[in-house]
Amino acid sequence: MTKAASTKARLLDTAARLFRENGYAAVSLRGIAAAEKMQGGSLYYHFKSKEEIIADVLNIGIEIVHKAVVEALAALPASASHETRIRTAMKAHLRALLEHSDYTSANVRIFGQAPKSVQKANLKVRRAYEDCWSDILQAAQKDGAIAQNTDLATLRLMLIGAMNATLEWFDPKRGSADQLADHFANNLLNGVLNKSGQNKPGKTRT
Amino acid sequence: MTKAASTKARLLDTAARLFRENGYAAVSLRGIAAAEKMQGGSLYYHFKSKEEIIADVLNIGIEIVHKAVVEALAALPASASHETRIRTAMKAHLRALLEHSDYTSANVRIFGQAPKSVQKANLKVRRAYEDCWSDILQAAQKDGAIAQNTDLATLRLMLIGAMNATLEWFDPKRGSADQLADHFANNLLNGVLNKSGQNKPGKTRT
DNA sequence: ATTTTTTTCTAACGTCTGTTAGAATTATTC
DNA sequence: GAATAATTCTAACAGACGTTAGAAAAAAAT
Repeated sequence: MTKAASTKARLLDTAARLFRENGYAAVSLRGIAAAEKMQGGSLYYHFKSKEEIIADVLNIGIEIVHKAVVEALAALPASASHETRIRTAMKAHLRALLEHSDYTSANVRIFGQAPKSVQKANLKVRRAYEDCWSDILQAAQKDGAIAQNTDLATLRLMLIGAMNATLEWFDPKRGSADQLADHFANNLLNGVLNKSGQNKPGKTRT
Repeated sequence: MTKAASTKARLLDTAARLFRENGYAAVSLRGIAAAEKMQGGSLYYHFKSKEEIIADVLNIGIEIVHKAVVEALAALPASASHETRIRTAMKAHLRALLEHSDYTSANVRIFGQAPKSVQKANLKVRRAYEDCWSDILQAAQKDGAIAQNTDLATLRLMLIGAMNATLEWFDPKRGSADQLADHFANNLLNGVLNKSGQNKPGKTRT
């Protein structure tokens, strides 16, 4: 690895971390540079613009989580049930988001704040990842594991939305990403209504 | 209503709308003022600072959705099931977020980007709304409508997180907030797994 | 219609941002 | 070790921001 490549990677890592920690507006070029003991103008040797840095962070963020999900699924036996596949994908997503990848976290945190042109440039990799999920859910519905009348686009958005929202409140001291994925999967896959335990208000079930 | 009160309300409405549409960083005092055919410095007659404007928008945003949920529940008959109460609350939340309140939308969109001191000032009303949901879910679990082993804090965060994430992609041309609430409620309350339809991958259910 | 009060405008300030071009320094090559 | 290339520093720019104080205009009161 050349010095330039090494420096560029360091700068991107730092940018991802700062964006994750502080959000979009609070991270300046001077801030990223300072965290690496450099001056703001130096970043222009490595990147064309601030937008290029942001675009890179956003793209890498999706690629990392996509790869994590694909690899987790590939490691499953061919006989794995659709439920297992969904659970596995959820675990992989939440691990990437909450435990392993500043880039993925940064993407979730700042995508909606990035300039429109940068958002647009991120759409291709986003769509690929969305398709990955759609494939998982469609296969399950095709085989009857998910009811035919369930709208899969809505389900996917609900699922990803709920998982990404965890970034705002997840606390590793209160449990791991895996445990959280289990809770979420149980709630969403099995439903939270206790069909046999349904009582009228005011009645305590013994 | 005095002129000052009227102008202040107009400015807040405009601020909420601009924050909702454009996010935090892209909305300046000069921008809010210009939308009302005024100059940026004039806003200091009505507000102490930009932070005060943001704080007001955030607080009103939560108060509106909280009120909507409470009123929708109050309009239910006392005999309404827990499922109905949860569904009703979800509908009210999504209506406020997606159809009625720029303030609520703005809160969801910019809360995470606001200065820490402003976020902190919003916590009281946020906690009150969270407690409202916790009450709904706790009552359901107490009566057995929700299984005892379901972690209600996680469920609440999952539910609110999923609903708030809809702000990024909801399109009224593809269905109403009520329809979306139905989809979400069905998915979460009943679960998406087809228990009797579970098959191995590769098998088509007839 | 005049006076008083309210409301808005305006010029300016200090600070911060992304960016540029060339100088200075560091690293690499011979 | 000298020459060359790579990398970073630096001063500066233009622009944007939130904010302030006092002037000007508008509205309200008499």
